[in-house]
This record gives sequence, C-alpha cells and structure tokens, in this order.
Amino acid sequence: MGISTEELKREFTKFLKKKNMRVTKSRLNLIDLIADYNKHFEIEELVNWISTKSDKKVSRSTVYRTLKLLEEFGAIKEVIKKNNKTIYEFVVGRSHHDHLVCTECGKIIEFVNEDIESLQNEICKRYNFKPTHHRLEIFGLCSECNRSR
Amino acid sequence: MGISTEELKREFTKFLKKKNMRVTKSRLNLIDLIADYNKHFEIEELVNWISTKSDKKVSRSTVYRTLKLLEEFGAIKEVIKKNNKTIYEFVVGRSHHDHLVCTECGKIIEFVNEDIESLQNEICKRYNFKPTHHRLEIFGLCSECNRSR
DNA sequence: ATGAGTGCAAAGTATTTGCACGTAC
DNA sequence: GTACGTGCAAATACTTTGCACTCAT
Repeated sequence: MGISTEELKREFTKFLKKKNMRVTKSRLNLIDLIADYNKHFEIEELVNWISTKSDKKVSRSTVYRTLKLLEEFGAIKEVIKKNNKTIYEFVVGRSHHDHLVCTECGKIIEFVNEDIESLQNEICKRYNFKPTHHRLEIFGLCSECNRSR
Repeated sequence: MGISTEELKREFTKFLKKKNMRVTKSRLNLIDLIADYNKHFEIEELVNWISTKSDKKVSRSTVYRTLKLLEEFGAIKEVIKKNNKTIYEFVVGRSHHDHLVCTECGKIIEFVNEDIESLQNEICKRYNFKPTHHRLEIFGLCSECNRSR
C-alpha cells in the first residue's frame, strides 16, 4: 500500500528539481519528521515536537514554508478546520477518505465512501466545475462521548 | 419558504430568554444587518460594512460574540474555511446545501444533494456517531476561470 | 561564487478578553 | 439597583515576512 519514506523523499526531490528548487536538508528532514509524527497533526504541535528533538531540527518558518510545498506535492492535506486551527494529514499512499470529528474529545474517525466521491463528481460535471480537492467534515459526538452524556 | 426577519428576531428573542440572556439592541440589530448583507460573508468584511452604516452600529467584539450565539441558535453557519478566514452563511429558512468554491475568483456555488446527505447518515450510524453538523467544500475552478486558463 | 533557503525576530491577520461604562431587567 | 452586555484597546494565537547568514548548485 503505502510507499516508504525513502521513496517519498526521492519523489519529493524530483518534484523540487522540476520546480528548480533546491533539495535541502530541512525539506527532506521534515518528511522524516512528519512520517514519525502522528498521522493527523496541527502545525504548532508539530513545531513544538520538532523543537524537542535533538537531531533534525527545522524552524517554525521553514515548517510553514515546507508544508505548503508538501501540500502542493500531494504528501499532506488540510483535512480539518476547527477553532481556527488547521489539522493536516499525511496522505501518501493512502486512498482518499473523509472524517468524522468529535467536538467533545477531538477524536478523528476516517471513512471511505466511493458513492459520495462519485456523487461529487456528478455535481461538478453539472456545474462545469473542475475540482482540485475537497473536504468533508462531519462534526458531532463519537460513541463514547455520546454515551457519557 | 424563508421566514421574515421580524419572525426571526422573535424566535431569537425566545432563544435568548430561554438561556436567561438579555435581549439587547445590538443582538437584534445584527440580525437585521446580516439579513441586509450578502448571504455569504466574512466577519471582517461584515464588521467594516457595519461601521459605514449610520444607524444600527455594532462593534467588532459584539459582532464576534453575537455570531456565536446566532450559530448556536441556527441562523448562521460556518460554511467555508479558506485562507484562515471563516465564511458564514445566513441559513434561516433555507434547506441544507453544500458548496463549490472557486479558488481563482472566489465564487461560491451552492448545491443540494439528498443522496450525499443520506450516505452521510448511513456512515454515522455505522460508527455510532451522532452528527451535529457537517461541511462539504469542493475546491476547484469554476467554468469561467477554467475557460480563461 | 551566487542566489535560493533558513532561522530569527518583527509584523500581519483574525479572534478573544479585561475592564469601565451603559442598559435590560 | 444590579448584573449582564457593550465598546474600546490590549492581548492572544496563528501565520507570514524582512533580513542577514548559510548552503546547494
């Protein structure tokens, strides 16, 4: 299923070269760091975690700048917007899915539904709209939080 | 279809009383202001627009505070998150719909699709998840912007 | 060697909050 | 009269940017 981090770095290197951008340590390190981190992450959380690591430090500005590149490259995706925070997800080698977000405990549940995907495509065709990406967030209470109410 | 602004204010008054909150001029004025404004709005945009009006002024802080109440009440909804900005929509009396968002010109196209809604409900049942609201944003190029590429 | 990338601190945005004053009840 | 709500300005949170230095090419 998923490709290895090393393969991913090689692909990202190609991507950077194609754009005439430099293949720097920070850029490649960030891939390792994100791969080591949780699947879903908030930027500040990631920045703080990185600052505790002794090797592979990447500064806040470079994290912000490189995340944009990684999003364009397709390795990560903005999946949830909650309380003015962005939650990204490492998406490489994973098929598209959407999210249930518990507003009580913050739990994120992923789900795949091909029917929703194809309905979206139909709608885009109807409006002659050329989709680049989408985000479906269903907010509510997960089973545990609902039970303890 | 839609209910009148006056009816809405009466309902909001009930809502406030039920919460033991005061029915103030600012709170009711904001309803008039939002009803007069575009269906979709960004907060800062609304605040600036309000500041140009001679009657019915509402301060930035009160706008922010009251929008939360109106969202809880169900008159408005956060429908789009783009570039760290929140786009709200006046939803009273309108049936649920989702959005196509042009990343080039900012145009917002609304669409209704019952099938997507019911698929979402199925998914929630499967995960024993109790949904409160959801947001489906499809980003891409509208027909005009796509043509001029 | 040279210009793109980095890290830092400062500046920008969007949003929240503390507090003195006003107002609904 | 007594909180609660408002408006202001200050604070906070997230993100971007200017600039001097570093490093990939």
